[in-house]
Amino acid sequence: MEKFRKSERLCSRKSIGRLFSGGNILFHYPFKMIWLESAGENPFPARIVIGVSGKKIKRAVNRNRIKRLIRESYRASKGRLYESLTLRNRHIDIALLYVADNVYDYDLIDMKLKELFNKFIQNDEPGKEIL
RNA sequence: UCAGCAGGCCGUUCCAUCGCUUCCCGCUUUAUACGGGGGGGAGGAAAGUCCGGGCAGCACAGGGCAUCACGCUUCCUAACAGGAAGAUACCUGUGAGGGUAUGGAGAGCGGAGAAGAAAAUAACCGCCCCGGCAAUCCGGGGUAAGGGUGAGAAGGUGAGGUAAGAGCUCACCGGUCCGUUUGGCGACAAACGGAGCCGUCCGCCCCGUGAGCUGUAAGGCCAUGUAUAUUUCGGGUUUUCUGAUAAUUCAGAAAGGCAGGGUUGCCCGCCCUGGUAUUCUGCUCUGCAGGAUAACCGGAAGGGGUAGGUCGCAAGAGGCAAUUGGCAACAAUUGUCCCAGAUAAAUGAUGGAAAUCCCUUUUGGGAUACAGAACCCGGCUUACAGGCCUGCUGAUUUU
RNA sequence: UGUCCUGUGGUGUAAUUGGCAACACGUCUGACUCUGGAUCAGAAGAGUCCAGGUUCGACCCCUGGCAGGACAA
Repeated sequence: MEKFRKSERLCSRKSIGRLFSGGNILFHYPFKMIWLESAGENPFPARIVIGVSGKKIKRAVNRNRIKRLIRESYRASKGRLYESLTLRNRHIDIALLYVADNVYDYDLIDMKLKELFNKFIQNDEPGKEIL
């Protein structure tokens, strides 16, 4: 259950380009989430790409650390998101960008990410039929 | 004991649970998909990209000029602007030490703002001589000892000498050059003898050594797709020789011209690639003239698609240990080990111990630097909590 | 990841074989005007991104940092 496989990550250059050019944006500090409905050929309901700006976080050490923290937190808390998506048989691509310009610790990032996903699920449910 | 100098080294460790990446096994399985088991998984600077190589592609007969880099000596090294051991001069620290410079030219040419008389054929003030009857003064000449300017002013001190002075002469001192001897592989050092030869800095200049260009997004293969689409304009189409043949034909070779490219920049020269074909008309028909159209080359106009996989790519100027040679950098021999390989990019999270340091105070609380591989090595430079080892210096105390 | 370039008042630019850091706009003060603009007169504002070195002397030359930017799928 708490695995994080390659097919759960978004690796295609084309898909990422499509995502950034026409994705829906959901903002919850310190994250910016861009998501888009996808074809749905892979076995997992979501594919994710994590980004940290080199403009905001100068040192590569800190950038790597933030990415690892986000990935770890995502791995732990993606269950609820998957549940909500599989219930309605949807597949999405997600880009998760870190927009703060200082480093936070694991507890805060974990909490904020959970809040973000709750927000996403709540926003998604009533608008389901329209989409 | 305190303060410091030089050189070298380390730069957190262990356990549990859950993950990521890569390789192996092939237990399960149609299947190396998913499970399962096992091994490996950031640094001394991985950084800056400042030098030098390896490797790859392209290019390459050669010559001249220019450009750039380096520049005391000997050695080390694959190589270097790196390193080791030394030489000379200057600066700096009480000291252990530290820092900087050093190819050649006694040549020649150019420059040195402002200031100053003058920045190198030196006369502003001063000093001395002569002339203007005399005189504060004016004119001519001599003089580099004194003054002031400047970063720098024609070696320094003393004596002789002189109208006044001056290496003009002499003694001593400093430097330079020449010669000889000794020591050293050498840079150079020391000693002796000789020459009145004597301002500083920079550039041009001369000599030696080195430098082809581009970088793994190099480059190779596979897959997909395809535009060498198409339109238009311009260039372009020779000669000689040899053999065969009925031949104006065919085959081969050479040269020239044309187009493009290369040779780091320029010139000469050279090299590479392409094509050098077909046909019509006229005439004087082994030939000449004119035209047309291809191949090919160049300019302009002119849509889209793919952007994946794999090799390169992890056994190397490799690490570790011992011995030997060397003052050392380093080298040789033997033994032993296999030690990251991602690609929207792995090396992480949580909890608990330990170690070191700090604050408080006996309950504890906090901190652990600088920083993240991207083709690979050798250096340099920069950042860095804390700690260890070796040698040495200064101060104080005790014996 | 690789290859390059730039850094001067608040802003945009000069400074040429190394020799007093200049100009325009802007800012401030005064004059003119009923007031503002325009105009005129005057003033302030930098020590050249930072740290060393060469030199008598450095924006300029050399070395090392820092910051910003460009190009190469």
